[in-house]
Amino acid sequence: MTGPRVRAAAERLFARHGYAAVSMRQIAAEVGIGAGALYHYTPDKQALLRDMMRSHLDDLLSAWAQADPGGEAVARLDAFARFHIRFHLDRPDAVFIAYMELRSLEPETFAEIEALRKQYEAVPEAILLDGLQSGVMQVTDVKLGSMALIAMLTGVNTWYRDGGRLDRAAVEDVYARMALGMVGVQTVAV
Amino acid sequence: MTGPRVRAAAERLFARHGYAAVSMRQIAAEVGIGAGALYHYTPDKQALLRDMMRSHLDDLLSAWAQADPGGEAVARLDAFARFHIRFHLDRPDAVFIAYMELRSLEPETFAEIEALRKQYEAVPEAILLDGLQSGVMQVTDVKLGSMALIAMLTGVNTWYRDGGRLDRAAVEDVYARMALGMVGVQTVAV
DNA sequence: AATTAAACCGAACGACCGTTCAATTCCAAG
DNA sequence: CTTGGAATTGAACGGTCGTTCGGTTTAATT
Repeated sequence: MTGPRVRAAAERLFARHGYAAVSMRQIAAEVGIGAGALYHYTPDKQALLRDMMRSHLDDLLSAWAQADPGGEAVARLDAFARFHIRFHLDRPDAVFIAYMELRSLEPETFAEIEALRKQYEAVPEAILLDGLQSGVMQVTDVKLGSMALIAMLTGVNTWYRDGGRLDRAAVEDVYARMALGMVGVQTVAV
Repeated sequence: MTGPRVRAAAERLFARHGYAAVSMRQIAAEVGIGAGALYHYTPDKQALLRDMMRSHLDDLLSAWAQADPGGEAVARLDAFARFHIRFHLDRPDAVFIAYMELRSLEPETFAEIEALRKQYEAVPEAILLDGLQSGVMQVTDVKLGSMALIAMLTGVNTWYRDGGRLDRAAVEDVYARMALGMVGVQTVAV
């Protein structure tokens, strides 16, 4: 029971202040135990970061595997854009950490996490390649298109707040349309 | 002469390891002086961060003021996309810090930096609004379009490396085309 | 009620933190 | 050659860091 609370506290604090700026004593205080007791739940501070990054990316990949509708490229890109926004808005802390703390990882852990990230980047690449080959999309470069798409979608996390001018569904709509336009698919005005 | 070297070393180290993870002694070692001597060039560590953020955003705003071609919305958006990529690829460290270390700023400094960032976000907003009103662009939401555009363009910094598959000019071309497509402007295939 | 293993405390370790400051070195102006 | 101010050193300050560990509490099982 304490284990998950330790991980949750670490995630919240790492996201808020950064890995290097958070002390084990702060994490322990958040959980309500002494700093020494943390070491029943993690071998060290680095493992806390490693495990939360790994499980975040594992979750991401398996969630898409389940959400992927397959089929035609345009519909699939639409689904991907909406999935990406939804998944990322649901876990802003984990997303922030996965982006910002890559540099806090030791080399071999970094390589492992990087491989998972590349695996995810392959998802829009495959969709764009399909759309290009079937002639429904016009994109100059599949790799760059994928990177641009992911950056655009992940960017939602930097400004979206619940209770703002637009709700999640509206944001999904707007972004899905821009994502399609980006690769040359024109949609009807809304 | 030492002053600029201190700022340069701090910028490089902050970008590489993060503000919190870099010690004054590391900065001093990089410059080749003792840690105490740093305090002839900055009142404290926080001022190093504040000054580099402020001057980065000042540079960004005045560089665009000079690069802005004005005139018609489509050409102006094309110019903005190319300008943004070029400016950001030229100073990857400063860009990284400006994005990642907002949370390391004290509240009043944060507010000041945030205001400069908002000023820059107003640039694509104005272009999109013009394009929308003159009927050459179709974008569902000007604010979201601006955020998506900036996120997409800034994303280049996360993967671009000199000597890679595409040079800067080619990247500019691809991204300018995607930026226009995103807001409903179709361009000829390349 | 006795046993046991896990959970936890709290003090301690050596290392490093940002910052200060008296003392020293450096170097250009007179 | 002297002088004066800027540049720099290096030790020291009080604190905090991640981690360890002997001892104590807790709670479930026999």
